Amino acid sequence: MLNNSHYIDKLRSSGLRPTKQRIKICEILFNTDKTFHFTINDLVKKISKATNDKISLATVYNTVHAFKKKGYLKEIPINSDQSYFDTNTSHHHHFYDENQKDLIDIDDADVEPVKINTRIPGKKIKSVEVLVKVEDAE
Amino acid sequence: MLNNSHYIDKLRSSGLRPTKQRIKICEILFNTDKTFHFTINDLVKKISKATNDKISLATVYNTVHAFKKKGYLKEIPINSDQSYFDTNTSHHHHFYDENQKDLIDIDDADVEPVKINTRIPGKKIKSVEVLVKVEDAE
DNA sequence: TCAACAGTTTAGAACTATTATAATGTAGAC
DNA sequence: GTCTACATTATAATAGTTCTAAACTGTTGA
Ligand SMILES: [Mn+2]
Ligand SMILES: [Mn+2]
Ligand SMILES: [Zn+2]
Ligand SMILES: [Zn+2]
Repeated sequence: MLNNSHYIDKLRSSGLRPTKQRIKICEILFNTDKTFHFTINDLVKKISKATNDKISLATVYNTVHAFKKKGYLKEIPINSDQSYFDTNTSHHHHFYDENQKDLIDIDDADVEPVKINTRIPGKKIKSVEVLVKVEDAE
Repeated sequence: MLNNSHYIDKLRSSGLRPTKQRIKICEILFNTDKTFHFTINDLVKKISKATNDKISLATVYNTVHAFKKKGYLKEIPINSDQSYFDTNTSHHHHFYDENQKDLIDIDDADVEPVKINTRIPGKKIKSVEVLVKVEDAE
């Protein structure tokens, strides 16, 4: 309960009540200078390491979905058995290491603008995302 | 059983026994000039329209996985709650229509080469795939 | 030709990520 | 403090997928 007033304001101004569960999850997700990728399961583990008060699985799901809806998290389409989430909500791209099964950010500035010479009538582009699959060089 | 000898050869030369279930699934997946995207559920429906002999769900899964392993199908990471497969195994990209929840191919020739100005030491690039999310233009 | 065997199919059970339910708890407004 | 809408929770339900183990079948080679 130190500099949590920031999260409390953030939550309240989003129309989300600043409950102790949501504040704790904010601390875990956003109290770091580095962004990261996680599954719900990863997050559950981080929570149980960080606190003695249990947060129910349903609340973890609810909170992640609420944060995604508010734009504080992005969902990454990588794997169909489990959802991956990203605390980096800026427009960026990814390496996917197929050996380590690990996602690594590529800054948008490190990808030259992607030119697509075809359109779909009546549709507008919402985002352009590049996924670079990599593997161990032998 | 007309020009199925092609599939029989293909299967046999891949080390897969040409069973009637596999041949039927080949007909549905590859007996078309157009490639397409499908879920397991889509395929199960196509099968029950195409034949009176049931193919068990386990066989549909087994077959799709076998074909993917042999490179006859690609799996597309559109993080839905189910896996999408693609009969187009060439290197290409996708539009994803968020309103229709529909995948549309982008020919590799319609995407200018993607330049990525960063690398991961010790890793080599396996593929570069672009996903363009689109929505209804208002 | 046909027995033997490995590969394949199958129904159903098991598994796992996720969502729904509905009762209890709590934040914020008045 | 009271009220109410929002939130949390344990648990059940759901749905896609994988596993199991028994029955079946394509292929081999004696
Ligand atoms: Mn290209
Ligand atoms: Mn699932
Ligand atoms: Zn990222
Ligand atoms: Zn495709």
